[in-house]
Amino acid sequence: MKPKNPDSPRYQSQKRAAVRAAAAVFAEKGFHGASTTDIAERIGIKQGSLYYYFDSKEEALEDVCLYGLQSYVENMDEIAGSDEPFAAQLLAIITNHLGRYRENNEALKVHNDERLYLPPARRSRLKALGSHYREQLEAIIEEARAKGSVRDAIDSHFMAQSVIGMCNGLGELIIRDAEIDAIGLARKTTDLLLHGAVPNQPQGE
Amino acid sequence: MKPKNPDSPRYQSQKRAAVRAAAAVFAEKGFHGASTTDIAERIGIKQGSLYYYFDSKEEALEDVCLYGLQSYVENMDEIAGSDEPFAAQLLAIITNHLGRYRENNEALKVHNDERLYLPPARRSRLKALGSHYREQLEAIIEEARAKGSVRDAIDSHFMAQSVIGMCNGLGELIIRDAEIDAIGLARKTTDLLLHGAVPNQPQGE
DNA sequence: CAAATTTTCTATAGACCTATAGAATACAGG
DNA sequence: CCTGTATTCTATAGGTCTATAGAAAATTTG
Repeated sequence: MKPKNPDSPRYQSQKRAAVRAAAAVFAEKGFHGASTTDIAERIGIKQGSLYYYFDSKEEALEDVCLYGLQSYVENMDEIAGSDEPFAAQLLAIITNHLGRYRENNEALKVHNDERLYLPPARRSRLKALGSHYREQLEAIIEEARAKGSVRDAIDSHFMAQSVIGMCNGLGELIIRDAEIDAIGLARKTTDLLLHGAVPNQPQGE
Repeated sequence: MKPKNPDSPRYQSQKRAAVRAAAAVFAEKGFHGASTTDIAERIGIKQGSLYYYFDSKEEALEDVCLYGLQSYVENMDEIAGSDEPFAAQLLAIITNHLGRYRENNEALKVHNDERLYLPPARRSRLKALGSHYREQLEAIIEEARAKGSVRDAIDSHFMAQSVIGMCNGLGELIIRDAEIDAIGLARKTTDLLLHGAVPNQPQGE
């Protein structure tokens, strides 16, 4: 039986547990490699009971992806709204991105790796959130360029993609190795992006 | 029946076709989402006949990953052996990486996204190739640092990871949008990594 | 062209998986 | 404590998938 009014505190808490379990299992085995039995067992219920919380396996994937993306995008909004200088904003963005991998790692990884298996209808909200994120980042870079904090030669669309790709690549690292200092990594990444690898010859544009 | 002596030209050519078909299907649907029927149909044979070329679906995945990685690593060796200055080497590496996405895109994507579904025994050769690649890149950066072409503050291990992650992120872009100029993108990426986003104030380390 | 060999086909066993229905249990409010 | 509701369980239908075996077709070789 499906719940009619899913507002009880018990429902809420089990649903959260189910989403997190799905995140862990999808992250480990991939969407198609994971079974609903795997997810159910992880929260101590039987496979069939899971359908009390999800209409389908696909809905579970959608929930996991949204869960992985949401707080992450919210933080971006806050950073974009602030009046910090460009360097500080970029550091905050990268710290947020990498830090999110440390805490919320499974769900974010699932979003990155598995969201394309969702049918377009289920992907639209995710797409909107993701585009919003990228556009905010682009706008920040563009604004910095207008102010002269970023070189004119930099294409903000391309740089936004690079930053996101770089963070996701490093995120894999963070997930694999629990010892890594995500904050320190964020600092180094920002430094590299801002000042480049090469020592300061008067050569930049 | 399995082939005893798979050396006939026909076998070789069908095997290549099978590996490429598997690459395309795995890239589109993921390893677990793809079926052996999908792969077989793509080269115009029946599902069961595929087992003339692979012992198992997992072996097909291993072959695809190796195919995706090989030429790419070979090129790195050539670059690492050359005497070009650091900037030229980095450009060559990134051009190779992004260009490979343009040509060989499915197999390389499959390696990046699906290799973790292989059992450790099947992953070892891939691991060796991948580590070799990263170590070559690290060595190039380290050497440049010793010569003063790269700032002392740069950690070569971290920078190598960043470069690889950035390229893979941009690779997704290249696969999705056939219009993108991979060479131009490589140039921009190299420029960003070398000189950073910020105009040249005397501030770098 | 006949025999031997390689490649593909048909058919299927056996496993697993999603989603549903209805029964059973746990829990909450009166 | 009793009644109604919320949650979980059991059982299963119906589908798909991998891998194998042996027959059939295609190809090569003598």
